[in-house]
Amino acid sequence: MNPVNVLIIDDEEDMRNLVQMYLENSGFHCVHASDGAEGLKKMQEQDFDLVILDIMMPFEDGFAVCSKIRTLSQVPIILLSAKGEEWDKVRGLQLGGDDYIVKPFSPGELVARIHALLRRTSVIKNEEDAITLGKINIDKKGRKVHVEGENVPLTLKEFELLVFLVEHRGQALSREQLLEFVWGMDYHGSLRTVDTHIKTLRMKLGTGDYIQTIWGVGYKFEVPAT
Amino acid sequence: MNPVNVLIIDDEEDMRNLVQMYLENSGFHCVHASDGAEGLKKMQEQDFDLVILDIMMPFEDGFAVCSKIRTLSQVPIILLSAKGEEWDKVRGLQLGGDDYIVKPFSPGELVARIHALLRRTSVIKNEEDAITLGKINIDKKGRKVHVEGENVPLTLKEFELLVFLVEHRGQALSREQLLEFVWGMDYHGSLRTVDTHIKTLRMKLGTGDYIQTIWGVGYKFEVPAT
DNA sequence: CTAATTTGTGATAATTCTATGAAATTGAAA
DNA sequence: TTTCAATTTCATAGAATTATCACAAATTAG
Repeated sequence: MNPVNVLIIDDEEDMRNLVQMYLENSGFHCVHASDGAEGLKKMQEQDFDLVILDIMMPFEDGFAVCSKIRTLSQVPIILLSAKGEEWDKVRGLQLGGDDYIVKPFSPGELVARIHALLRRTSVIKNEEDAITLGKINIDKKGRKVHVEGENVPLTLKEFELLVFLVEHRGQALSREQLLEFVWGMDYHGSLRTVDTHIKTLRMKLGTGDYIQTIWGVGYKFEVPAT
Repeated sequence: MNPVNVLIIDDEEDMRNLVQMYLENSGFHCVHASDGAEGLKKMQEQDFDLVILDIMMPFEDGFAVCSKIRTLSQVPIILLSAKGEEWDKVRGLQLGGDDYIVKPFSPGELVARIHALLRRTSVIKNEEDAITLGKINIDKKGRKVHVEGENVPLTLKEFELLVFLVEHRGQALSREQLLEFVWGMDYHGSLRTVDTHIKTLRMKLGTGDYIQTIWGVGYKFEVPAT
């Protein structure tokens, strides 16, 4: 899963940081620009999946920047403005803005709009919240796992390990890989730790042989042939 | 899950059949109309979850039909057009269309847009005034909560926290998320604050175990299985 | 078959996280 | 300003989770 790159163009540093904080919490990667010229320069250096553009800026306003961006790229643009007038909205959309948010906005609204826009422009890969594999059902948002309809409580690490295995099902994963991705790259504990958690996972998932040992390599999740 | 009913209004029979084929493959149920008048008639006979409306039609164009539908209902509308001009897009959206697809479109795009739109509008529909979950009844407009018919006075933060949890029921929410969305994006207080309010909420909601602790993650609202 | 290597297991120590009550602070109403 | 409820912070006990170790079991190679 590659990150979604967002370019934030706003003259106010506080607003840039605020937006960045929200987006990064939602898994986006952000780059700043304090005016249109800088923004356009960054766009030539790097590809972005989304631009968030303030309308009210000194020197060159957002409408002008929006038009210029459109001559370069079809990247989705979200316009920010303190003005709520319909006139501005229409003008922004006519100039190629894809959506329009009026300040002050809630973090939820911003993120929801971004997701909707990316979905519309089909940048984002539709990540599933729930998945069923054999007798196992995993609800990622709800952090619940059911086996044959029965709720099976998993601890934090067990759940994360299972999700990682499932998201890479069919692949043999080394203990080092599992430690790196599930525990974190800064973790340098014993490889035995993985074994222990695999053990309890196997136990909790019941008979089904979902997690296979690849001798000398590591582990692999696979739905056994019926 | 009851089927999603879609009304397709298009003068070209081929296009109606094509769209129908796409949608029925994705589990939607379709009804046809060949012009605006017929479409409006069908809407009076039956409730639809979505309308797909062609803009280019003889007699009465899609914009006119869109406006008329809006006088009847807030049903989500997707506009279809062969014209890609921005002007149309803006006009359609102003007239109450919820999304806009330019022909020719791929089946995948159509279905993805429909799903996105239904998701978006169900969020809006979600802003109901009152909701009952288990023994709990929440009156958002009146800012009142009843448990087993008994009025339970909640303070401001308690109420907002409960509403947010309820609107995201089934999802594990981190303390950071709760602080951001309930307390506001500029709030940077202690995470323990959340714990405290969860505690009083649990106490006031009585036995029922609605708010679960997701160890290492945060909290989750869920109506316990009976 | 035997030795070498890798993996599984259970117990326990160490760590991390949460619940809780009380104190401190804030804020709104009187 | 005073008062009082609401909100936030803080400290800590206790609960839950996790890491590690030692050894048993299993697998592979020679």
